[in-house]
Amino acid sequence: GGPRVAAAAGPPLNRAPPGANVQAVLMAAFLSAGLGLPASSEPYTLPTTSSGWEPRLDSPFPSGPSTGSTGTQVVAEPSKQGPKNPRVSSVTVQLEMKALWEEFNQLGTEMIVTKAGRRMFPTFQVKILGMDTLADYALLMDFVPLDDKRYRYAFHSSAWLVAGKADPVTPGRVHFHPDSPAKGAQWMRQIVSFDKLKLTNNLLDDNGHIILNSMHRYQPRFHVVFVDPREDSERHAQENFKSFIFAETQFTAVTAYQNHRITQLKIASNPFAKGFRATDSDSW
Amino acid sequence: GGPRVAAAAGPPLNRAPPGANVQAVLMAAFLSAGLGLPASSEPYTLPTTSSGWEPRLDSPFPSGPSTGSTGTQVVAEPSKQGPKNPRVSSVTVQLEMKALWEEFNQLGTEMIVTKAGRRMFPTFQVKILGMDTLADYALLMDFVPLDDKRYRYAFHSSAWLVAGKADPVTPGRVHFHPDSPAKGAQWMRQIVSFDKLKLTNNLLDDNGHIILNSMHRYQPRFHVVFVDPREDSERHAQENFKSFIFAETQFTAVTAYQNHRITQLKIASNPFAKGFRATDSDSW
DNA sequence: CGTTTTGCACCTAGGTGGAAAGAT
DNA sequence: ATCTTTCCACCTAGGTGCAAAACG
Repeated sequence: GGPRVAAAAGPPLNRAPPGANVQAVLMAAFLSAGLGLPASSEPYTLPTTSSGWEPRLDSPFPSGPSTGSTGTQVVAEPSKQGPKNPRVSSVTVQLEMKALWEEFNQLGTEMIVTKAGRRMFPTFQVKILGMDTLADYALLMDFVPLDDKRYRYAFHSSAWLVAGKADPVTPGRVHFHPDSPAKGAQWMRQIVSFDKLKLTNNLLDDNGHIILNSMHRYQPRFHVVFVDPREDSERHAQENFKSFIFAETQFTAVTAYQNHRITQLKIASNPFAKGFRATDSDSW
Repeated sequence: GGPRVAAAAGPPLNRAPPGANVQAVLMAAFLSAGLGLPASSEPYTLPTTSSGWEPRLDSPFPSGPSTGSTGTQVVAEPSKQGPKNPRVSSVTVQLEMKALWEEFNQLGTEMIVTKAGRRMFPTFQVKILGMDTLADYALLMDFVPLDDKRYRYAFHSSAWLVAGKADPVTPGRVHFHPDSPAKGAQWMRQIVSFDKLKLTNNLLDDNGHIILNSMHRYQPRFHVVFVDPREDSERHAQENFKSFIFAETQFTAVTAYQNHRITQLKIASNPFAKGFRATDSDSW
């Protein structure tokens, strides 16, 4: 493969970006922040204290609760986040293609993982507001297990069933947006797209992709990090980032699609799958 | 078209990069540096004081001298550059694909310009040495007229002829490498490629491309700028950049290829033109 | 007449799900 | 039986020179 960079303080990053050394510092900060990265974490559960939440009756999964709360932007585990630098506390994020995400989530989103790495569809894209236009920020994503279960799909009943306890946790990785670090003004100028992010099931992946277990459920997380210019920035690491979780982006990692309705929705909505669209009327 | 950014102090840049505001400052510095940008300049002539220079006898152009000195890296107009910050004075640059550039230059390189913008081939690529690994640099290119003449190509004699005085100078633009600004370590890690740079003949271009007059000769220039973190960095603008000129990269801008041997060499060496290669033996 | 524009066939480069083969 | 891998036809996206038409 091509040239890559490995951060001194953590696992290999997704690529060699302009501010590689900045990322090493941020990586170290994240690893020590106890935010719940896969490497050191228990499964993530959406906070039950957020207002407006209701259990979904039509959840395709046995344990209904964690599928709920679509459409509400949630700050990850607020109780654990502590005081924040105003440079990040004022930041707001809107999920793009929200309607499409919800359509997938209603069916039970599946994301393909391959040895070489596969992009997500829909692509995780956000609009950002409230940054300090002149300050530097890094944007990144990671993925936390939604539970410690392994699933299988029952084709006859078109439903997901618990198949046992989760496989060993995969190496914890994060994906920095390739433009990181950049000024707040730049991030807010247009939609930020994570279309370079790829998912793999290869535990030995050497391309900096996100490693996931197939047949397991995950919650994508989005992190905004203020790049603190101060000398002792590591000490303020906890104050300098803010995390966002969109429940409607959760998915099951698969090596091949299980639910045919998911396949059809991918074909209908992903331009790269246009070759599989029927020439005339189709059913679903 | 898509979203773009315009620097406050100058013409539109090639794109909206992470450090757009940094670029505005650099742009202002360049415009005031009197380096010989098209907007305010007389034609560029290679310094005749450089050692090892000899006039080329086989120059395809009427005025032989400026075509010479292939293969020698030249610092632009050393007498005008003044004292330099050690962060840039120690920087060295090697032209990639030098043999290919020389092959083209021997025939008289032509570069297509179109309304929508056309990439250069060969692509301008360099290997960089001697940067401060921890300092921030911006890399950019611009193009200066090699003379104030307009040319035409005589097909019967396969030679370029002077067709008159140059057309009015085109709007002066520079192309920042999209990764700018980045650390020295990052720039030196691998070959730096300007494959996003596009040439146009559209005086009203709104895409930040480099605007050139067709049937005129140009010399590409490469600039390394140290991004000075000091408050009064504008005052040190002159000390903080270093320029490089490779004589073998000079070319004539055209809307259609004139010299058939140039066409054949492009087809033979550019992967995107593979469709025009003969299936068996070819002549030249 | 010399030069420029436009549409196009033909490439590179890489993102899709399908189908068959392989693995456990 | 279930899950994974591999190869592939078919797309998107965009970089080529060519040829005919248009321009001035």
